Amino acid sequence: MKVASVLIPLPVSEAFDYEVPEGMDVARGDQVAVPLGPRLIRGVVSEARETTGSNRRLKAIDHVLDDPRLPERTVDFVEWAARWTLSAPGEMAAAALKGLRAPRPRPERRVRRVGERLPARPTGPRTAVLETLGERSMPGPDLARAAGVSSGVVKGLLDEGVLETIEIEAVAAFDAPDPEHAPAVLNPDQAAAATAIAAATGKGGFAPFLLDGVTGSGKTEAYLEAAARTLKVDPAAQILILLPEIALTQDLIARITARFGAAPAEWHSGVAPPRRRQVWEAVVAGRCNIVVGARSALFLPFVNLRLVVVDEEHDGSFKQDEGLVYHGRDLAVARARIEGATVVLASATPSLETLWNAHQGRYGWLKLAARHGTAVLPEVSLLDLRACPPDPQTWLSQPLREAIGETLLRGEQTLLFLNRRGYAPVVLCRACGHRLTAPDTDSWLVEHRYTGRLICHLTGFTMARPKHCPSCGAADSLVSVGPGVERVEEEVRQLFPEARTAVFSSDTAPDARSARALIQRMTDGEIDILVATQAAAKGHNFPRLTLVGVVDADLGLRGGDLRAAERTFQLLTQATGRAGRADRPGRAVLQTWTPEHPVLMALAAGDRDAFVAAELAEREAAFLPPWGRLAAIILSSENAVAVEKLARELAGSIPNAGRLEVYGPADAPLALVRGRRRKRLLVRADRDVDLQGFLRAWLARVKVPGSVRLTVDVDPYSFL
DNA sequence: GTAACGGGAGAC
DNA sequence: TCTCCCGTTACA
Repeated sequence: MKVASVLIPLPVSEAFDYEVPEGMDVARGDQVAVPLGPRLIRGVVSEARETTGSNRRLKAIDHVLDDPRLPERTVDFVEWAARWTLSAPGEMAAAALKGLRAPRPRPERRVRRVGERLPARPTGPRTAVLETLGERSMPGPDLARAAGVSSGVVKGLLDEGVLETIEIEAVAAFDAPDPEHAPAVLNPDQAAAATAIAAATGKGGFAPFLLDGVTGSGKTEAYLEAAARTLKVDPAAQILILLPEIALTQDLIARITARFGAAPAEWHSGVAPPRRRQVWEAVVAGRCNIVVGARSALFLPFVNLRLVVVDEEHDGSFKQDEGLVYHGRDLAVARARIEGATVVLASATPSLETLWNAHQGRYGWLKLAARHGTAVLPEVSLLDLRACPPDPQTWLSQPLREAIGETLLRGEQTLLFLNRRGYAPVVLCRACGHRLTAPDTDSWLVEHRYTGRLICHLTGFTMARPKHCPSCGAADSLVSVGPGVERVEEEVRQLFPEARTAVFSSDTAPDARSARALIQRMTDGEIDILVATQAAAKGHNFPRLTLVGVVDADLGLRGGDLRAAERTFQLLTQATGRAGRADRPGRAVLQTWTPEHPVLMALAAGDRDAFVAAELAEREAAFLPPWGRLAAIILSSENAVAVEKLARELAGSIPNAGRLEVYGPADAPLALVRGRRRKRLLVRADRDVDLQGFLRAWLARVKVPGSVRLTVDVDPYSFL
């Protein structure tokens, strides 16, 4: 008897076996309809084999679906990713079938002539329509417009049978990119990087690279040139470029279109489902060479993937925290390994893990120096707030105020950086000390003055600012504590009433278009002082910007987060990198209460190597990544008792394993979200421990009740 | 995911 | 004792 293992889109830990009926031919990757309980569902064959002994009565595959077979290595990747992240293989497979959910785009309806037939009464408008149309076919409304008549004329001809409607299947055209279309002129560093990458894609086999260069050093041109050379050697090569955010795709698509004379395919959640289906089908048919997308594009069914680029590889947005929990950068490296492809991790501020891999020689290290004549790194100074504290209820110290004033006088721009949206991060009652939080949540309500509301940044809950304390009922007792960007702007307006100020955060620029508009105003010099969150920390060039003030450089250093120091360094490097991009020298002023912190000292010295060395030493002392590995188990439920019970059960049934510790259970940093109680256990293991194997053995020892959701996060990124 | 299952509470 | 509801469990 022939048996097939089928991955089904359910949270079950293994494939289900089905009998392959006589005369049916299935292979790994085939999409099949299989009975599950009383219904039929879509599955992917992971294995087909001949068996003799039947120890279990199996249902039979109903039929093989018409949709294309998933490429062998796509299935390899799906299975590997499921094992790595400890998620259900069938759910990973479902991620690779995302493009098939939508119907194909509707066929286009056009009209054309029926043979040589003429209208019974050839009026002027009717003749005009027939002459305009000729032998072609075109959409009816277009025809009426082109002929200068109303749509009624076309309809009349259709009714009479002189014209007929035909449907044309919309076959998405993915024009072949032309590597010679518009090559960029590269500097020696870029050329060397492109050559190294192209040599690897030409040779074949897994080859990882770190493309390391400050903003403005031309990383994009370098990897696009490598892509061009790859396509020159193999015109069927497929290239995947991953970006952390959808907002960045349009710019890159425009650049690729200009470079290759053909637009790449676009893949992310903002792309309409019918279009996604076209892209999916084109990718699996090998009709599409370049895909630009978000992390979910990793699951596309490539047939000849030669090059994967992860741009802004340090960006935390590559980590997916809900549903399937994975890090896009790590899976990109894995996909490249499985496909035998080259992977390029590009960043101006690479993650510590990636830098470490480059240091260890595991990744090729391609360094791009700043391009001639552009970026001049700003002079960075630490401003010790202990020596010059700001006045109460203000946030800018005297030296920073003076620096802003001088910059204004010179007609230059200032960027004040504070990674906190809204007006005040906390609202509390002076009478009873109560802190306002969102219902069923531990996170504080953030006051927003522009909208006049209190907002929970976690759940999106909003409410008007109450007159009375919701806890003790005291009137007018609520006070706003701490600064957000709106409050800093208020202070700036009071200090410099003549200056033109603006706030740049996800509130004032909620979408790509408004963000672009704000950036344009800044570029055009219509803004003197921009108060911004990290929304403005990347990828812009403001030629008149010469002062960057970091309002609270300590913000990222607190909180016991593993990557806090690293993130602060990256953020500050990017934010201070904004100053003095053109011919004017810039400077950056960092307000801090702890100027002796190694991260800030390294930043002030502009010394990334010093920072990396210091941070790696601290991590090594604690056996933390990249020296060790981490995994988090997060339990959540509306039933606090059930969470507590399972957490204790887990803590009591830790398998004996080598060099490894389990911390917790502790309240997850946000212990209460949307009414769900959250507990977390954290595993730290040495690099040589089989972390996934340990987790599997551990989780097999407990029974998770249906009321509790258990999420495993291998290599957790954020600790929230 | 969805349908069948089964335990508990109220109805007859 | 029956039935309805809802949470739980199995699905190959």
